[in-house]
Amino acid sequence: MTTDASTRSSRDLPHPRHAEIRLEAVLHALSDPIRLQIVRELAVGGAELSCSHFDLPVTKSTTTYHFRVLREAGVIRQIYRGTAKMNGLRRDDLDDLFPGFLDSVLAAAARQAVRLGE
Amino acid sequence: MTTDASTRSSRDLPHPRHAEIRLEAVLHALSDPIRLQIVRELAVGGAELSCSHFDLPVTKSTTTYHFRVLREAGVIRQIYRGTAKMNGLRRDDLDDLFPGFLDSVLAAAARQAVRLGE
DNA sequence: ACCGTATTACGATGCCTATCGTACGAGTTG
DNA sequence: CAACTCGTACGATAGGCATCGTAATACGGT
Repeated sequence: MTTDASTRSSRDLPHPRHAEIRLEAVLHALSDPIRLQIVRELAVGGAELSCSHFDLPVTKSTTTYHFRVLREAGVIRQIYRGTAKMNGLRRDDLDDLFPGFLDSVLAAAARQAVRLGE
Repeated sequence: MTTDASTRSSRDLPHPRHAEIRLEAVLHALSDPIRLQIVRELAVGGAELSCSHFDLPVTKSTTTYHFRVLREAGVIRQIYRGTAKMNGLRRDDLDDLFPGFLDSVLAAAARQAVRLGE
């Protein structure tokens, strides 16, 4: 039989559930400079931002890849809203699983940015 | 009976200086399950432990490799003491550079270990 | 001086990752 | 519908990483 295309639209994105988020995967996701920068920007104001809002030194393909790594690690949540795809931090899940972790990473990144000359 | 501490032999191990420690490198170092476990054991009691004290599911060669990654990221300090090489967390440096970060990682790892059934 | 223990260094290997280009799909707007 | 925008999927690739085995090094005790 043909595959049922109606059950799984190409537009819904698989996220790990709360209990499936692994610390090692989160650490790995944050260890890339570009991804860390994305997370830092998402943390400002806690707003949801579209992918195109970010000005990253890589192509669109690579940007998509980095957002996917963050999503599959459980760091961000991605949903389609019309033509744009909005990205938001999964702060609630992360704070529940790893209390204080995200804030300390963000603080450490901010500190280091200052230390290394913005 | 040559326990001369001032001898600068080929056994000197290069450590990054305080100001050279980078958050991304620390995150990457901690993102490997084996290395995270090493750090967790080192954190217990803050003791210095020899490499051979650890019972890891890899060979000696690979163990050496992981310890080197941790040292070069600035997470641990390694010094020779006779025939053994002792390993200790660089807690002072890490706490100064990234306040609260190490503790939150350790707490998150402990929490996850419990959550996943030790 | 030799032997045993602890650890490293080197070379090889296969997997993982970050990167790109191009072609395509889903919406919005003319 | 057609064009345009935003983002995805797929394939390719170069470099990095975790892993191993073996040979070598350093130290302490016999």
